[in-house]
Amino acid sequence: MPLPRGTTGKRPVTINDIAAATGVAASTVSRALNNPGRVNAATRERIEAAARELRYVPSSPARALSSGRTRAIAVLVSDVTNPFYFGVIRGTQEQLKASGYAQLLIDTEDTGELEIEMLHKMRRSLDGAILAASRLPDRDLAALAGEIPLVTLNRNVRGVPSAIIDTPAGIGQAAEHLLSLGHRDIAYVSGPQRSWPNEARWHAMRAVAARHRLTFTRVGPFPSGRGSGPAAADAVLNTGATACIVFNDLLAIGILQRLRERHIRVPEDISVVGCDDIFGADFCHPPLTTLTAPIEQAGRVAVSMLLSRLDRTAAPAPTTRQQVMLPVHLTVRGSTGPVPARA
Amino acid sequence: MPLPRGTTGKRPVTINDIAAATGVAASTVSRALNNPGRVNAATRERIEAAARELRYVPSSPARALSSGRTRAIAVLVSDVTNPFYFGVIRGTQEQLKASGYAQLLIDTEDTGELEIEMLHKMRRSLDGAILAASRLPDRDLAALAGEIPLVTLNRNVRGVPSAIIDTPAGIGQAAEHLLSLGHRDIAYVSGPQRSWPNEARWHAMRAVAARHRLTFTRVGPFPSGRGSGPAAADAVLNTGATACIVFNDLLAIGILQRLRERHIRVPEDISVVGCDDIFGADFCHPPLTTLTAPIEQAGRVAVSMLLSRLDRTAAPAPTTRQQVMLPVHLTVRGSTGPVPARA
DNA sequence: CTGAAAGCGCTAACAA
DNA sequence: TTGTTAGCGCTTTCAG
Repeated sequence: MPLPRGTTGKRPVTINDIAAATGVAASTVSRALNNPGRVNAATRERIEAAARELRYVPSSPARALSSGRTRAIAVLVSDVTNPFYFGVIRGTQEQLKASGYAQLLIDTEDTGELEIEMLHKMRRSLDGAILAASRLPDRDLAALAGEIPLVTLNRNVRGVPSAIIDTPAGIGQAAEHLLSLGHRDIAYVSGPQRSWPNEARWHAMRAVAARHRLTFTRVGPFPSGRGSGPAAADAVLNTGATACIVFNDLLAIGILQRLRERHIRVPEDISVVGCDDIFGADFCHPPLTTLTAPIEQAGRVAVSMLLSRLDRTAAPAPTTRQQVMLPVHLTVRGSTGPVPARA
Repeated sequence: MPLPRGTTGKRPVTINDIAAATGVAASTVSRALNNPGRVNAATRERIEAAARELRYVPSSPARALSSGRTRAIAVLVSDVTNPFYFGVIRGTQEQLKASGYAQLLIDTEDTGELEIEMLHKMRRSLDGAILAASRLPDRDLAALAGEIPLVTLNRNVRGVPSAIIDTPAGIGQAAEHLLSLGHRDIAYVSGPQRSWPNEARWHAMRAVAARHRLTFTRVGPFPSGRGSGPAAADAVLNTGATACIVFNDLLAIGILQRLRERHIRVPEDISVVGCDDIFGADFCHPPLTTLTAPIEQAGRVAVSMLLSRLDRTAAPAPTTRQQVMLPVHLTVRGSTGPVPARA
């Protein structure tokens, strides 16, 4: 026999208790509570009353075991301390709670293996997962999507629905902004090599450059994080660029710090543009010009896409879009200014 | 009969499959996988081999149902977007993963009701919970602790184990620092009214004041968040204080921004000290002098305390301490300086 | 509309 | 050391 009950010794209330109390069968209780329509209104009310009275709370493991659905979904982030994910987490959290799902937070620590392993192991106890910034190769990701319903964030893989923040389009705006300030030598500070958004952003930069018959340079890759700031800043200065667009704000803030140390003035000597508009971008020094991304919304959208897939019990309805693009906009603050006069 | 299986149609592997494959009973498989000691080495190896071969993954709902333990613990924070919790979450996440537990993140949105309700509902599907910054009255909290194993963070309630960051002790250091710079009129900027740490911090301030035969003033309460910065800053200025110690960094950063708008120089005109040393405290302008709290460590410690309580199957061993105090230290940055010369 | 009954996958006595 | 046997609490046929 299983464990003796918790410290208080009170055996938890089950549907059987309710059944006994109301004189119906347990199955009727189950129905009354789940498919209120398919039960006599009078008995249903008696059952509901008893449930309230006894402070009944359904056991999710039991439910999960017999129904196969756990009402839990995992949110995988590569680094919980990266402020970008705060927004994501808040968005998913909000939307999941509203739909009665539990959120399992998983930090993959930037390693693809952990990601696969975790998901594989938890596959049974999850209804689905949201991958925010996966480091997985496309084929692994596609394979995983066969095992468990998946939605990716900022990652575009064939066959896997995704919510994408359209930062690449924003890169265009950012570059035009810099060009309008007279900058011609613009560098892109690259984030982690295998990051999908990173490639997309650089690609967008090149497109702008081509359109203007210019050549933008690229430095990096750098791990995303303030710690890479010094190396990145030095690399940018070395190119002679008068402005740079940085993979993300975290790295940009690190760069700002380093430039300060080296007594390079921003924006007088060099302009800096970040991406994402994370917590801190508005109060660093100088406040960062950046691409404001609808991060929370992205989290919410990802959840909606996932849940709609789950609810659609059988119909492979082509109704839901496989990709949702979220627009960004440029927020100009203090880190960008006119190109310095030629030396 | 339950749902037909997932899209792939493959029925998941169970211990029965392993039992069949190896010619032993299911219970033996269970034992081999859980209490490796209590099974013949040879058969155990055959079983393990088969499990690997078949890519067996245990079903946590089933486990939970029969054993009563879910290996999931909830972490409740009052606001996922508050950077203070990033650290906490990272700490708990790390320690939980290491122990094979899943972390359920719950945002209580600062409302005590949601807190109770959530915990009460999930009680069955959790092995325990960590309450970071609970808004619950002591008695509710104590009652809840009877329903489910609890550990609080920064909250001291009789009978409930807790990890406490000793910011109050740090307040002493901060105040001495300001006094040594010549400040005599120091204000405390109060955080949310019903916050336990807030009261503790103000209490510590008063103790210092008494020791020096001074009177410190208090302004507020203000909701913790940068949004309260303007009101708080104005209130401080209104007191004529030359320095202030602020409930937390978030609020302090908001104050810094407002002072800047009003062209009050920091630290020339007024000194500001924060608490916690969150993300951003080092790169805001000016960088914030603050009490550096071991936030991640607090998360880890809270988890250890909880898990050690859970493991101790029956023994009410008085070994584990009911309270762990974590020391903080003062980090002096650019927001504090000598008292301005008298006007 | 309701009851009886079979199981979901696993653990934990109890025997053997 | 291993097998047998009950369930854990719930959902879901299948009869009535």
